[in-house]
Order: sequence, then structure tokens, then C-alpha cells
Amino acid sequence: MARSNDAVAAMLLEFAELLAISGGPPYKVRAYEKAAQAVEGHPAELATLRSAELDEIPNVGSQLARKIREFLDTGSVGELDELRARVPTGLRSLLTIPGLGPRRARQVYEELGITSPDDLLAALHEHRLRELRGWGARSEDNLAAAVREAQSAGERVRLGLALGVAERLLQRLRPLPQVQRVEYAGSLRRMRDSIGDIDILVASDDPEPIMRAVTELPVVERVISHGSTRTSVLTATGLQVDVRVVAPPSWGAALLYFTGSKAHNIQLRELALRAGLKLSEYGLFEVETDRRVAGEREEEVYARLGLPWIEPTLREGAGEVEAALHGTLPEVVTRADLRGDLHTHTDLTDGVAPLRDMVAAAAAAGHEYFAITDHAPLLHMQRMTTEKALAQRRRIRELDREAGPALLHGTELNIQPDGSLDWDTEFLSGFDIVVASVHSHFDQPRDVLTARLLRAIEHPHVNVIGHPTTRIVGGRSAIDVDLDEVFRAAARTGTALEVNSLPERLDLNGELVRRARHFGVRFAVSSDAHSVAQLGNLSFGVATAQRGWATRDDVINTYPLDELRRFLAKHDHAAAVR
DNA sequence: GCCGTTTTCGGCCCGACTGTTTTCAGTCG
Repeated sequence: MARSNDAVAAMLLEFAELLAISGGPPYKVRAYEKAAQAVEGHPAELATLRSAELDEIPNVGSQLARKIREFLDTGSVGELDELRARVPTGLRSLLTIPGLGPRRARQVYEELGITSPDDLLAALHEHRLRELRGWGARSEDNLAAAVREAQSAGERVRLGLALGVAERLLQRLRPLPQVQRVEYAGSLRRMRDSIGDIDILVASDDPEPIMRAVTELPVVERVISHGSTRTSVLTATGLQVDVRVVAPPSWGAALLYFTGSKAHNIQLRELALRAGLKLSEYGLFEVETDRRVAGEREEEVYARLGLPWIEPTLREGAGEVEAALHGTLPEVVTRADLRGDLHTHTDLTDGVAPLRDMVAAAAAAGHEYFAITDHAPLLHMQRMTTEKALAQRRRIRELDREAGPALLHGTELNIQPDGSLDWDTEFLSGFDIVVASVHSHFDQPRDVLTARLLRAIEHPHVNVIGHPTTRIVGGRSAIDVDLDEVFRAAARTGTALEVNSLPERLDLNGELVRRARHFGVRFAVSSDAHSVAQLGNLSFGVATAQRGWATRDDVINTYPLDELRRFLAKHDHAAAVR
């Protein structure tokens, strides 16, 4: 998985943190942070770029290009090593404690010799911090609470879980008489694959009762802060919820602001400044007159800045603002573009719903076509047999004569450790669609794993590689494969890569979709549903594809059925390429 | 350290909340 871009970004971030702790100029710190973000989101592999090309990356200037070059060539940077020598290693870890920033981390180091979280705990226990300038008993107590909470790890949670919590909170707040509008914002609205905290925005002319009601919600474990327009609470599950109230005329600007990302917001504000405008959560204002020129709707704010409305899923400060300015922002795929689902399971293998129920749900969801892709015999625990598969095919053909979506009989093969697959080529030719996935042996060496995936991709009847990296959000990391090779082969052979919509998978993720697009890869946004309810997860997959800037044309299950069938007749594609 | 339809120098996003201060610094999002 290791891409040089990620290593360089990590190097730059370490630089930024060490600079901040050692009292470096704030704007220099931010320059490093911005460069780290630019490098991480840059489509090209940094290690393959010449020095002049490094300099051309936005927010990377001559100085940082030189340091990046040094890092790529030698694996280290002299100046960074010097900085490391000056700053004790533990100090950086202090920055992860909420409420302790670079200035105070430096203060406790210089005045109390604290260099690690353990030192900090000891000092807190002995009440030594309250003696420092700017500190008191309260700030010491708060820091102690923050350290305890950080230790009991209120970790990031998956998209699906956070969405459920947020929707229950909205149900509680919406009926309050003072509430005019309420929506979730933040990374949840951007549909990131994991969520650190939940941001909720309320439009109201009477915020006080709402703020009080938030502190009294049954899920609240502790109130972190409670002001007249902003309240932060910690839920019993350790999830932080921030609720902010603005007046209705500021709704759009506030929604924009609280949706983020931070990098996206900063870019918009810089754009505003250059136009003599000032953007805040209250609206877009003329600097000279302080007159509000936009704010009630997001679209107005973007339009006044000369931009089209940008999907929340694209707002990562990863080039979307520049692309929007130049009119080159792609029109990304939407849920409404999807005509069908190409990866689902029934109770014949590890699904929980019978075939008929899944098909009925697909019909209710408005699908034009629907593939059933139960597991194949080599995933032994699923007890699939050739006879069962053929019997299922007959039932599907019968059901297909009824009203509802066109039914495709497919299967999800198991890619063996050597890259071989279930069944022989002739039998596989009988399926309408074939998905192939890795389900075990994740720890093979990179070259073995790469060859394994390539063999499956090259197979004449494999149409889709399921959950290509096998990562589990917050759990298992992605398998170590040469993705550039995989992307090249997938594009060449007309094999789609899946964007698996299960919230614990979201695989490929948005970043990889964006990289794969550069190779001309096509995607299948699929639910991998094992139950009727999971068919609804497709919206998570769509959001993930959007994060990767995928358009309708990039996604094969937006195609009309006849066009999809042409894509699935893989050998024709290969012939066309030649 | 980066960047330029106001700039190759002088800027660099904006505001809420907390706690310690009597007017502001630090942190966060």
C-alpha cells in the first residue's frame, strides 16, 4: 500500500508539528501542513516525478520541493533530523491530547520538563500545572479529564453507525418548537468512511432552549462546553456531538462552514478575500460595507464566489475548488444514476434473506436489473455446490419472467492464494456476471498478492474484482499490492473494480477510486448485501465513488442493460482495445 | 514557506468557547 506520497505527507506533517512545538512561525507551520495535504492528494506517484515537477504541485515551493527530493533520494531530511534532535520524541504525542496545543505542550516541557503523556499524568496528579502562568485549577482539571478520555479512546466510528446516531438526534431535535431547520454536517455529511464526531446545525431565532435541550438529551454522558449558540457533549458511547445554532438567514453559510472540510473552507475564504469579500458561518459579506451578499443557501455562497455548488463528498481541499474555478470539476455519479446492483447474496450461502425477498426488495428500490452473486464452492464454509448453483439459475430464470428488474445470475468466486478460481472456464461462461474476491491469505508478499490479483483480472470471465483491497474500516488494513499494476490491468482487460458499499468496507475507498480513474478503470458500485436492509447501503458506495470524482460513465451499473451486457462480454472489450 | 487580476514583499480564514485574565491567549473546528 505504501505510496511515496503518503510517506512524504507524514514527513511534512512531522516537520509541521515539530516546528509548532519549537515555536516556529505559525505561517511556516501552516505551509508545511498545506503541502502535506497537497502531496497526499496528488494523483501522480511522487517518487516518479522530477524535481521541477515537484515544484509544480500547488503549495509546494522550491524549498519544500528540495526537502521532498532529499527525502525521496535518501530516505531522510537533514533539517528534520536536526529538529528531531532538539525536540524530545514524547512531546509530539502530547499534541494528540484534546485541549493541549503546541504552545502549552512547549510550556509544560520548558517549565516542568514534561516530555511524555506519563510525565503529564504525574504532574497532573501532583497539581504542578496550576502553578504555571495562564493555568489554574480548572484548566488542570479539564486537561486531566481529557487525558482520561483520550486513554479510554473515543475512537472514530464507522459511517453507518454515526449516521444512525445522528438521525436519532435529529429526530429528537426536529420537534422542538424553536427549531426551524436541523441537519447533520461535518465529516458525516461529507460521508467520510470514519467519523470522529457528529456536527449538527440548527436554524433558529431562539437558541437558548435548544442548547439546554441538547445538554438534557438522554444519550448525553457529559457536557464538554455549553454556550449560547454552541454546545458540545459526549455520548455514553464516547462519541462527541457538537450542536451549533445560527439564525435562518445564515443557514447556507453555516451549513457550508460546518460541513467543511477545513481545507475546503480555507480555500473558499481565501477566494472571498481576493474578491473583497469575507466568508464566515454567518454569511458572505462585503469587506468595505459589511453588507451581506449571500448566506441563506449554500448555492448562493458558491455562486457569489464564482463557483458551482460542490457536492459535500468532494469538499476535501483536494483540488475541487481549482477544478470548479476552471470549469473542469467532473459531474459525479449520483444514487439516481444507478440502474442496478451487481453484488448480492441470498440464504443459499451466507445471506439471510431468500431469493424472492431480495428480488422483491430490488424491485421496490426501482432497480432495472439485479445480480445475485452467491459464493462459490471454494469458500468451503458456504457449502455451495455446482448443483445448487444450477438450481438457483433455474429459479432465477423463472423469476425473471415476472415483473420487476431483469435478473442476472452471477457468483462471487474466491481468488485462491495462487490466483486460481472456482469452477472451470466453460462452467463460468454460463454466468451472466462473475465477481471475484480475496477472502483469505491477506499477508502474502506484495509480488505474490499482485500476481494473484492480476491472474484473476486477466481471466476471461471475471467481470468485477470484489472489495479489491479487503480493508476493514477501523480494523484490517489493506492488502499490500502494487495498485498501479492492478489498475493498469483492470483498465486494459475491461475488468471493473468494485466500490463495495458496506460501511465496514467502502473498498475501493475514495482516494483509490480517484487514482484508478487516471488509468481508465471502470467501477461497479455494489451493495454486497447479505440482507434486504443492506441493499440500502448503496448510497454509501455512491458517496465513496463521488469522493473519488467518479462520473456516471465510470460506473458500469449506471449503464442501460444492453450496454452493461456488452461490458460483461469481456472478450469483446479486449478485442476492441487491440 | 507559499503565493500574486490590488503584491516578488507582505500578507497569510474566521469565530466560539474556556479560563485566566481585567483585555487576552490558547485551542478547536
